[in-house]
Amino acid sequence: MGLAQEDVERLDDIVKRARPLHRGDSLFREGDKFRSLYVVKTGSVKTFAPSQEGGEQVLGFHLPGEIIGLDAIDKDVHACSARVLETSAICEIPFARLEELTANIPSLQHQMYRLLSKEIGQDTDMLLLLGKKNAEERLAAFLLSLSQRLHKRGLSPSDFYLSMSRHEIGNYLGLAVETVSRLFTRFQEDGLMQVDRKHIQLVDLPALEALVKGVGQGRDKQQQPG
Amino acid sequence: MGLAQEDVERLDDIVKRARPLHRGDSLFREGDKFRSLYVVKTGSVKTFAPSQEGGEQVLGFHLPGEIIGLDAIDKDVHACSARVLETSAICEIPFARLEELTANIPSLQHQMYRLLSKEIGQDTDMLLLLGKKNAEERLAAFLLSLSQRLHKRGLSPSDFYLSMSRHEIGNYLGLAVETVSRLFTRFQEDGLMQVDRKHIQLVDLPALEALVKGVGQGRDKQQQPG
DNA sequence: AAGAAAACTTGACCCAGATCAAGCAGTGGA
DNA sequence: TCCACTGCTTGATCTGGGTCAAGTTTTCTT
Repeated sequence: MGLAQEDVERLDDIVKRARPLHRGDSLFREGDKFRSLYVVKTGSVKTFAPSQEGGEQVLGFHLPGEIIGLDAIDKDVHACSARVLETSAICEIPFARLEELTANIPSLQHQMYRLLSKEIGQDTDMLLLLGKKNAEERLAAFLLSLSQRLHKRGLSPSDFYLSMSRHEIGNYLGLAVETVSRLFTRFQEDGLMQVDRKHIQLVDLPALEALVKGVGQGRDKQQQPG
Repeated sequence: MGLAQEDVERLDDIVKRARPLHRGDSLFREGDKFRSLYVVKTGSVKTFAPSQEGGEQVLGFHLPGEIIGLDAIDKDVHACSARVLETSAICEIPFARLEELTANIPSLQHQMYRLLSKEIGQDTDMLLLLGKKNAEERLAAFLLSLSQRLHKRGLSPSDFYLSMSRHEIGNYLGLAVETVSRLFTRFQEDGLMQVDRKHIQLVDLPALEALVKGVGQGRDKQQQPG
């Protein structure tokens, strides 16, 4: 990503290599002091925050190549918890050391800014999803997001396992479990995908994309004043 | 914010001083090349992105002291537009020059990381809002957010003008205009606030806080597996 | 100052999706 | 192998808030 070989090595030096973690293991919990960022090498992780009265809000699912913990830099405390969804390899990057490094390597500093900025952009996409899309569009967007992120890592974009439960998907998308379940059934009936337990095959990617774009139209045609 | 006097001056040097902008003026539009961050000195700004078919999603309202444009660092292009809601003074900070500066001033680099991280945290809060809260809770949260942010700047936390329309509020919160209007009426009837056109007085802040916390309870009592 | 347009409010009705309920199917422990 | 538990599916019903409609007030234009 635009770093000199020597710089890559320096970065590599501070990364704590991954030991394997298992389903249910925590990377950190809400309230923990912030020390490190985490990068998923293999497997998957969910982040979540408590909502009112014992419930939780799933904030994200993190796949290989993705980074966790950026939101904690500000307060120096984790505001959410991170839990491993399946056997996973996770690298730990002590933030203090990373910060020293970026101060000395401008291109690495730039990458850090981009990384943080990208995270903001992704959250923005999610706001749009939750603010304007119906159940069908949300689930289609979710599936395509997984598809694209896996593909980016050289994995199949149309054939994969869901490491998270229907409940967690619903929670993440602001939908009831039942709605998620019904939509899986419907998407399958409509020939968009094949579902076998947690094994997913996206049969008609273009149709899913059309769904997300709101070919089954959304609300809000607001124009703004001069 | 933890910078030496000399460093503050250096930062000050690169900031382009604010000329006054008026309602409807654009800071930047979706698709514009990213050059600068913007800081609201006085007034207010909304950011918004197009959603499907001509509609828009309001992404945020930006009050004095707040920064705009952080999401564009990644792609080097603005993914949303920013429009001034009322006569406002806005400072422009050329990002390239800021980046040079942060490379030489570690404490400033740290502040930048914090700033970006904070933005992520705020988006997270918004996800929670849209994913888990009902109309009443959303509007209460919105009002309290304005209240707190104004208070932080030394303005009244309980008496202020809304520079955005009901429509924009609804759009931002994922609600119909009619719902926003009805809730303003109801909140007033319930003695939580006084509404006179765009002039708002929050009469019972504790009650509003109770509302947000979901004393009128929310869903989702999910527990996770081991 | 008059007319037009935009913003807001209020009421009536409707529906997507939540909730409630029941049964089924994997999964894991002993 | 059996039992218990958790996760998933499907059906029936309910409801918060969206949509439609109509009227009112405020704010721009000229």
